[in-house]
Amino acid sequence: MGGQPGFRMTPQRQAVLDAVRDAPEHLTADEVYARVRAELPRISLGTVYRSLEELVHRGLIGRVQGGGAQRRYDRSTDVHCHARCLACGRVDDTDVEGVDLRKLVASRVPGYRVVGCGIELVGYCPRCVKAGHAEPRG
Amino acid sequence: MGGQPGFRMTPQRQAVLDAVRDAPEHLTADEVYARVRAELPRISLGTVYRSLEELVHRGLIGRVQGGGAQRRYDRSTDVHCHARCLACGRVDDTDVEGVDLRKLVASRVPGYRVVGCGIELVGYCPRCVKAGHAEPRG
DNA sequence: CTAGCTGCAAAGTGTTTGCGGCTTA
DNA sequence: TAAGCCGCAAACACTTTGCAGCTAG
Repeated sequence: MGGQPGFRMTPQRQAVLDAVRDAPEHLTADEVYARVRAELPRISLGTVYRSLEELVHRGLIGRVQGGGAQRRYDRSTDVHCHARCLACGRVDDTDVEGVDLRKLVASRVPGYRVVGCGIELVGYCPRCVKAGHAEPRG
Repeated sequence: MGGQPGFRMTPQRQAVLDAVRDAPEHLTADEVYARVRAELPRISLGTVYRSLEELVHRGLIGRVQGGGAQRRYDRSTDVHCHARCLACGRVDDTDVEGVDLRKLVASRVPGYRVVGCGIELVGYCPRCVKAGHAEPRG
C-alpha cells in the first residue's frame, strides 16, 4: 500500500478520488470538479483533469469506454457493462445476461493484441423516460 | 427506396456516403473530408459533418459507439463488434465468439429503455504491434 | 534543496452553427 | 419562387499544456 516513488496523494487528488468513488453513476470531469469544489473551492479544472488521468494511470479508478461525447470516470477498474442514456448522457453500471465477460476480454481479433473490452447498452434512463425525453436530443 | 421529402442526395452527400462505404475501416470526419476532397476540392469540413449526421439520421450509415476521442462512421448499420487500436485510434469490425448479439440488443436494464448496444475490444492493431507501438500513447 | 504539485490562463482539438448566396424541384 | 443546401468563418465544448510559485520529503 506504500504507493509508488514520486507520487503524492495530495488533498486535491484524494478529493477527486473520493468524488469518483462516492458517486453512484459515472462522472465527467466537470461533475467531479463541481463536487470537489465544495471541499476545495480553489481547485482548478486543470488539476481535476490531471488528477483523474493520474489516478487512472495508477489503477485507482477506471475510465469509461463508452461513446458519449465526454469522458467519464469509474470507481471500478474491473470489466463490467455500462448503460448510457442518449438523452442526458448519464452512465450506469449494469449486468448483461448470457455474456461471459472473462471470455470476452480473452477474445482474439486477428492480428490485434487485445488488452480490454467494453460493452455498452444505449437507451434512455429511468428519469428521462419518465420525463418524456425518450427521443434523441430533443 | 424513393427517399424522403425534402432530402436531396447532392454530389457532396453522395461523395461522403461513398467514402464511408468504400473504407475498409471506420473513418473520422477528418478522414472522410480528406478522401472527399480528392473528388470535390471545394467541399467544406462543415458540410462533411452535416452530411455525416444527415446520413446517420436517414439510416444510410452508422455511427461507431466506441470510446475514442473522435467520432467514427460505419458503412454498416447492423449491430456488430469493433476492435479499436489504442495507439493509432483505428477501428475495425470484428467478431466475438460466444456472444449472441441479438440477445445482447434485447438486454434489459432496470428502468431503462434500451435501443442499441456496442461491444468494443481495445488493444493494438497489427500495424502498430509490428511497429512496436504497442504501448499506450508513447 | 528539489522533485512534484497547484492555480491560472492560453492553446488545442474536434464539432456545431449563423449567414449570405446558390441550386434545384 | 421557395425549400434546401453549400462554403466560409466564427463560435463552442471539452481537454491539454506552459509557467511561475508553493510544498512536502
